[in-house]
Amino acid sequence: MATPSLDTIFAALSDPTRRAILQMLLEDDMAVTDVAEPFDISLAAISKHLTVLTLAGLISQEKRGRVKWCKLEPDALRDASIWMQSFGQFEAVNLEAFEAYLEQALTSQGKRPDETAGPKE
Amino acid sequence: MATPSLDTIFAALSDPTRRAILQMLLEDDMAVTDVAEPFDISLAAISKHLTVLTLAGLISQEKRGRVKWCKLEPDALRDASIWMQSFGQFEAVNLEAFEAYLEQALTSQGKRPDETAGPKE
DNA sequence: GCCAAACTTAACCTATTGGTTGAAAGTACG
DNA sequence: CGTACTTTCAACCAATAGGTTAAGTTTGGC
Repeated sequence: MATPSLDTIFAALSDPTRRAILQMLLEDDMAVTDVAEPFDISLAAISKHLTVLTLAGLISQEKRGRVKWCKLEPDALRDASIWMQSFGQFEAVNLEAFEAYLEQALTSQGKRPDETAGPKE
Repeated sequence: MATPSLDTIFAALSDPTRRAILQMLLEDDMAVTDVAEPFDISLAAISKHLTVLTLAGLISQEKRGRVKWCKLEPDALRDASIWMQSFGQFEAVNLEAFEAYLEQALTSQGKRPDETAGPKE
């Protein structure tokens, strides 16, 4: 498939249901029915959302037997993020935050190295 | 204003005209008419796009005299990026860049980084 | 072979989006 | 003061989005 446009990716991300689905798929691959379970909308609606996510390249779907498995595909997400990082100021802000984190991590390192060694998961 | 939702931010980013406007505002603050100049659509349409960007918190607008100046506001963008970073694989990629920056920033700053202090997981 | 399970498709509905044009509002200036 | 400039508002339009229900299509299993 041609790599999806930023238009498509951002549009896909703009819906809370779809973002929630992506979060769920972080944990594990899921069947369509299982994806739909926590939501209050019809299976057909979920099926549409999954199509949107697939067209955006954010997930892939593979049919095994009568079950269609959905899998997270983080590449598209990375494309979107790269676009964001093309913003100078934003990058600056980001790096500032980094520095702040860094400084704090370094200072407190003398005291409690283990607790401050990295970002929380 | 209440901090705009991810819905609003991503929806704002999903339009190519609006992303182009953001790119332009990276260079400098601009008046509405000047923002509109390179585009092939009506001024009213641009005005609407600017409203969308403002509601998303991606830009701010300040009126001085009869000119309304548009200014990039990268905070909302950062929110969106933070959401993205909650995605495991993607985070890994990003943290690599973090580490690289960190190392370079510290060395050029004259600080003494302890090489083991970087975020790593 | 038949029924149920797992999805998708089709037809439909309403609200929103992105665009238009034309008029209005506020402001600078000769 | 009047006029031109900058921007928004209002009314409108076509297309899309997100949802519905009902019917259709594969596939697995008794």
